[in-house]
Amino acid sequence: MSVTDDAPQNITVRKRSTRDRPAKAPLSEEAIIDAALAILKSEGLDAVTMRTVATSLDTGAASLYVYVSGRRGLLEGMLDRVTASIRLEPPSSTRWRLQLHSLLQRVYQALVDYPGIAAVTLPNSPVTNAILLLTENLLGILLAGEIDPQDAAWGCDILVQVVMAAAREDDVRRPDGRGTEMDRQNRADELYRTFVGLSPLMFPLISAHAAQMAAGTGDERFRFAIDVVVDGMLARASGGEGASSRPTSHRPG
Amino acid sequence: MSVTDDAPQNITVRKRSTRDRPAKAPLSEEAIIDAALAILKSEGLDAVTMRTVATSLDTGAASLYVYVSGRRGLLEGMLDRVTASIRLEPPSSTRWRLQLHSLLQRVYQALVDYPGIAAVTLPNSPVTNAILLLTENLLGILLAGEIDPQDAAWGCDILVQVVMAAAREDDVRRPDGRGTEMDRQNRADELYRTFVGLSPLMFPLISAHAAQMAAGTGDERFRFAIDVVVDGMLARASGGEGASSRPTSHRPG
DNA sequence: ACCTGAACACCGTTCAAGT
DNA sequence: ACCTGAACACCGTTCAAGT
Repeated sequence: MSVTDDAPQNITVRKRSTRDRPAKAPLSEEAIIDAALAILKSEGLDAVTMRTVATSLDTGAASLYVYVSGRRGLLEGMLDRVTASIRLEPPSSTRWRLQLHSLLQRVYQALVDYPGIAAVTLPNSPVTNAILLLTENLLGILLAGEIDPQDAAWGCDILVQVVMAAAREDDVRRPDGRGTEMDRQNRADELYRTFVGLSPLMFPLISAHAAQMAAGTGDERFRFAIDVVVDGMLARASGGEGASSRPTSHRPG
Repeated sequence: MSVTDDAPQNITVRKRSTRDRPAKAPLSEEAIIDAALAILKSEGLDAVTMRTVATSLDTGAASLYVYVSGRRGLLEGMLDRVTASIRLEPPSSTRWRLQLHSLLQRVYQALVDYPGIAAVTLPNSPVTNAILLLTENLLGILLAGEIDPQDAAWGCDILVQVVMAAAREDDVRRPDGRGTEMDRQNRADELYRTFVGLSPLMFPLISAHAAQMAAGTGDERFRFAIDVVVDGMLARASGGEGASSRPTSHRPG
């Protein structure tokens, strides 16, 4: 390598041999994940292949393996990046329920912004920094609500699963990330018709409660799920009659 | 290659024409799903390809397309079959909570018996008969518990999602469907060490509550999630102070 | 020493050419 | 008329051969 080649890129550094192209930014995990997220957003999860990502970076698929461990690792990095983009705010003990809803709403929004990303399941081992920060915030909000620490610890998982399920549900309905209000209404109507049309002999309850089964927007059902989980934990904290016994918290090992 | 090389290895069965073989049962969707489930159980989800399934049925991949709409459709059929195998029992208003736990436990067991099947997400349109029957049973149990009909209707979805999430969690931990108690203990220990080892500055709550975060077996957490959801719905039924308002049930259309 | 073109061992799906 | 071998258009991943 000559001194000239090592010089910073300001002024006109002509690289005659690999000429013309705008200086092709060096590869990095970050650049790869950026490119992959762009493809995910515009073309969907199936379009995110090692080849398409590489091509969009002006290189070959083989070159990606220096920076990511493979397609699996790339998807995990993408999910981590999306998770890291979620705004967190310090828990407030007076507004905690509102904060919980708005935090989970932001998580949901971040996921559906990249249709298909919610289908990525992390192997439990490498808990990423972004997910830990999200969990820390979630745990803080639940504790600010004076929910029992053991319930709060386990509740984080449940709430995350609720959000992931809602996002996945959204993904299968609008695989391209688009979707109108009319689509939603049509779908709800169709679902309702399916339920009322069922044989009352084989499905007495579903057909009798067809309206309730089909009721609500995705958002309403999402909010309901969160409230049910929170109310459930609060009910246990106040030791309601109906509630089953609390699990014993014990140190593993 | 000589003719001898082509002959099967037990004794000398020469494949004269198409006969000799045990009459090759005719293809059907049922037979294809059976074969696919067998491969799923023994080799995992990734091994379920149109080619491997076809080969195990002594035919070519192309022949399967007469009976199933493609790999997607095959997977849906497999999930439906697994769902259909779950034993249902009429709801009892005195034992409803026990029934709920045991029903969901059976759903969970059916799913983890076929590692990977829980990762299959149905496109919402074709609600299968087996899933409708399961939902009918679930709805009946919740109504037997005198849970508000609107809550019960939406609760079915939440509970199904909880089970699916638990089964998926189990799948990523033991991709082959096997797994010992020691594995579980090791994993819990590792998780605990990860949590206590975190910076108390960046993760004050997680590191302070490491024991609770890592506590419990998968089964304990599963039971907890169910109880929380049920307790939440009960709390709303009795109009607890902390509970947020119930959604209004309205007919779509 | 580093990068990558080309190869390998697969996929799901289609369809023309056989029976 | 039906079935299916072979082909098509892809995959993820590896590695020898180039620079």
